[in-house]
Amino acid sequence: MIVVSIFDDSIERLDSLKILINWAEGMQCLHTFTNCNTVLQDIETSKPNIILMDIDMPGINGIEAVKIIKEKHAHISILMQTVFDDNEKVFASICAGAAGYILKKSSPTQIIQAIQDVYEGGAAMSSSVAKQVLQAFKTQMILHTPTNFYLSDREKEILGNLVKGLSHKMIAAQCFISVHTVNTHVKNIYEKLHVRSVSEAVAKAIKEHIL
Amino acid sequence: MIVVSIFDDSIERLDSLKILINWAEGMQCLHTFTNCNTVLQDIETSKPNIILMDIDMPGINGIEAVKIIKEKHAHISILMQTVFDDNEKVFASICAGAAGYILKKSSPTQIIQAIQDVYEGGAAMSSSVAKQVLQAFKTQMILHTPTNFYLSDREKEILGNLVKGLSHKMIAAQCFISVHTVNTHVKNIYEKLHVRSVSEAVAKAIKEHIL
DNA sequence: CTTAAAATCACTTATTTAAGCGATTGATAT
DNA sequence: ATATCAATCGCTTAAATAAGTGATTTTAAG
Repeated sequence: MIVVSIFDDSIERLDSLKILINWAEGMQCLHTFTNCNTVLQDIETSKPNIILMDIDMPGINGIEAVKIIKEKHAHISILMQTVFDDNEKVFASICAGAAGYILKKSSPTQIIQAIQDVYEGGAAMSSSVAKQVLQAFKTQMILHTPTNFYLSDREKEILGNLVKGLSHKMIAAQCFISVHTVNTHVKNIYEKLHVRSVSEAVAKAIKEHIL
Repeated sequence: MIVVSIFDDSIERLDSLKILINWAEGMQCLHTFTNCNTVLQDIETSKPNIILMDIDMPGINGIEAVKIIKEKHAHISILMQTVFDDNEKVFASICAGAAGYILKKSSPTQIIQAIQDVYEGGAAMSSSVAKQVLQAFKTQMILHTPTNFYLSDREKEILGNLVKGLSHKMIAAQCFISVHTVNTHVKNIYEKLHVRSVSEAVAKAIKEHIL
C-alpha cells in the first residue's frame, strides 16, 4: 500500500486529492497539511512513501520543503504540483530533489499514474514540463559539445597534462620525449586553439571540454 | 487528424503499432518502413506529423535518422522507442532533437498518450527514462557547489584575469598596480588554492567555479 | 609515388614566472 | 591598543616559457 501525504494550502484541493487517492487501488492518503511549517513533524506522524507537494504555499514554500525533507528522509519521493510550468521553479524543484513535476490541471488518471511511477522508482512529468526539461538539457549538452580543434592524440595528451598543471619538463618525463618536443607540441596547440599562453589554453581546454 | 509514420525493423511490431494507431481516435498510420535508408524520401511520400522511430535498426540507426530528418523537417516531432532505457542513447536522442523517448514495453494507452502529448507540443518520456534525464540534469546543475578558498576580492579579480589568459604584466596594467604586486597576489592565490602554477590555478578556478 | 600531416629533436633569445626575502599602509576585529 | 589581514611595492635569482628557424622520420592519403 502506497501511503501518500499531501501539502497544499487549498483545503478544497486537499480534500479532492485525498478522495482521489483513497479511491485509487493500492494507495491511501490519511494525512493532509495546509502548510510546511512543521513539515518534518508532519512526516513523523503520517509516515508517507510519497508526498504530493504544492509549490506555492505561505510560509515555507514547496521547494524549500523538499530540501528540508530530503535532508532527513532521502528515501521519500516527492511529486511537485503547480498551476504553471514555470521554468525556474521546475529546475529548482529538480535540483532540490523532487522526483516529478506535474501540473494541477493534470487529469485524475495522470495524477494516479504519476504517483505510481514515482513509487516504482521512476520520474513523472507533465508533458509540457518534460518539454522544458528536455530543452534545457539539450542546450546544456550542446553547450558542452566539444568543438573539434583537430588536435592530434599526442597534442591532446600534452594539453591534458598542462591542465593537470605539469610543466614542460614534467610532461617531457611523463611522455618520454624531450622538452624541445613538448615545446613544439605546445606551440602547435596554441596555433590550433588560437591562444598565446598556457593559461588560455587550459581555460579553453576545460571550457570547451577538449579531453 | 494526426498522421503517424513508423520506422522499425520488426514487421510484427510495425503491424501491431499500425493497428493500435489506426484504432485510436484522431490519429492514423498509413505508412510504415523497416529501415531508414531512404528516410527523407519516405517522409515525402507519407507526410507525417509524428514519427515513431525505433533506435536499433540495421543501416542508418534511429538516432542518425533523427538528425537527418530534423535537418530538413524541423517541425516533425519524433518519438523514440527502444527495448532498453540505455543512458547514452537516451541522451544522444534528445540531443539529436527527439521529442520523446518511450520504452517498447509501454502499454498501448501510454503509446497513444505519448503521441498525443508530442503532437500537442509537449515531450513524452517513460518514467524510467525521465528518471535518468532528471538525474543527469540535476548532477549537471548541482555540480556547482563552490568550495570557499577565502580569496580576497582582489585575488579573485586577478585569478579571473589569469583565466582570461592575461600575463602578470597585462594584469598589472589592467588593475593599475605594479607587476610586483601582481606577483605577490598570484603567490598568495597559489598558497590558498594549494597549487604551484598558473595552469593549475586556472584549472582549479574553472573546475571549482571560483568566480 | 608524391604529398601532407604528425611526431620527433635541436638551438637561440627575450621575456615571463616562481620563490625567496622584506616592507609599508589602512582597515577590521579583538 | 594591538594583532591580523588585505593590498601595495621592491629586489633578486633561477627556472620556465614563448617564438623563431630548421630538420628528420613515419604514416596516411591522394
